[in-house]
Amino acid sequence: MTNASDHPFSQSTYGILAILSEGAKSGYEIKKFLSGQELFYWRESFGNIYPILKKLKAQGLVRQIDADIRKKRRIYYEITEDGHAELRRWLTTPPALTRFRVELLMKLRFGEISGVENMISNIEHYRELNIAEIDECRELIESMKENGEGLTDEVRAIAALYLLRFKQAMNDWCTESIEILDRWS
Amino acid sequence: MTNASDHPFSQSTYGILAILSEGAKSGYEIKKFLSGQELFYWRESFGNIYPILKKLKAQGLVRQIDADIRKKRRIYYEITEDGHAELRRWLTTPPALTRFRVELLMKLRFGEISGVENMISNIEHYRELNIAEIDECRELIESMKENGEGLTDEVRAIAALYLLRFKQAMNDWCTESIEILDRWS
DNA sequence: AACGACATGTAAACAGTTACATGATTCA
DNA sequence: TGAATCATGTAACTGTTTACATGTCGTT
Repeated sequence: MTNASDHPFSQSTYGILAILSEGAKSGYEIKKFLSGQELFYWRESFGNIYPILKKLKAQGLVRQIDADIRKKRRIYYEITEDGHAELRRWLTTPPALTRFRVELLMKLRFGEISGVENMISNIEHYRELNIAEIDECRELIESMKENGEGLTDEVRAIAALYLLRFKQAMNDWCTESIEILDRWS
Repeated sequence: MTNASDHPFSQSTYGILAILSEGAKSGYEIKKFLSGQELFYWRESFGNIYPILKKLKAQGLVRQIDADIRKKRRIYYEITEDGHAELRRWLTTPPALTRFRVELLMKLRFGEISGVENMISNIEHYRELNIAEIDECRELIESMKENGEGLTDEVRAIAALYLLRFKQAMNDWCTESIEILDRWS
């Protein structure tokens, strides 16, 4: 995936910078934060996080703070003024539409080779995975209602709603397309 | 993006193999086919296609046929029996859910820095791009109605429906979330 | 002391795009 | 003959994951 716009760093880099804008964190903590259910739309591996932190530091967008104020042998990074400015530039650039590859559609498109039954079962499998995630998503929304009333909480709810709307649409599509394909088997 | 399952080749490789299963094609023709509106869910660059064709040939999944039966100095490839078997293995493996990174959600989540107005304008920008694509999508569906009644035509329609449902859901979400955020500005 | 969880880091591999180089064909 | 387009190819780069190496800390 390329940049589309003229930002000098990768999306991952900006994501990590954004996380650090809420307070100093170590690489390990960033990873944990991104592994939680809240940021379901943004994952990173250690193998990506640590080099990015290094790069951010080298660029002066982030500064290493003397650790061990808190426990463990962690290396904490905090965002600098330059980092803030760069982050703001990113935040105020509206994202382009990302066009992603849809493996299922490809398998359907050339699926005649393996029969309509297989096409249907592929969709059914997809729907099952999807339904499981809709349930998770409802739980996520439920768990959020218990939280505060700040703007950040509201935005968390908006993200969960995004997932719900997407999953619901996919589920509807599965139902419709299975119905259509059933007439061919 | 990793494989999730135990297929020995990349998704791109299977995609190209699938295209060749409908008849011999050159690299250039594959690219053209993938650039058309029908396969909106699958793009490849030349720099990926040609090396993959080479690899497929080396693996015996594809065979180079003596060209110039048709015009131009094109190199045509056709799928072999082994290629067919490998393709069938791929087609009958239900795809996993792909979790993609959502730049817009990230920008919203950390958007307080740049203000609610900016958050709303990011969503609005996204919605505008989206609406334009919904129109394209309707045209796609319209243009398909003129075509035949075969299973492949039906699948084409199903793919277009996928895009439409997705775009509609995203549009609904945009409306909802702008409404919510308007109360904060 | 030894074990498991915590924490950082890196090398290698993978997937893919961009930009360029090269040559063939067509047509004015 | 020159320009445009057709067609193949590759080198360099970007971004990312996987698998591994290393060391630390807390606990038994």
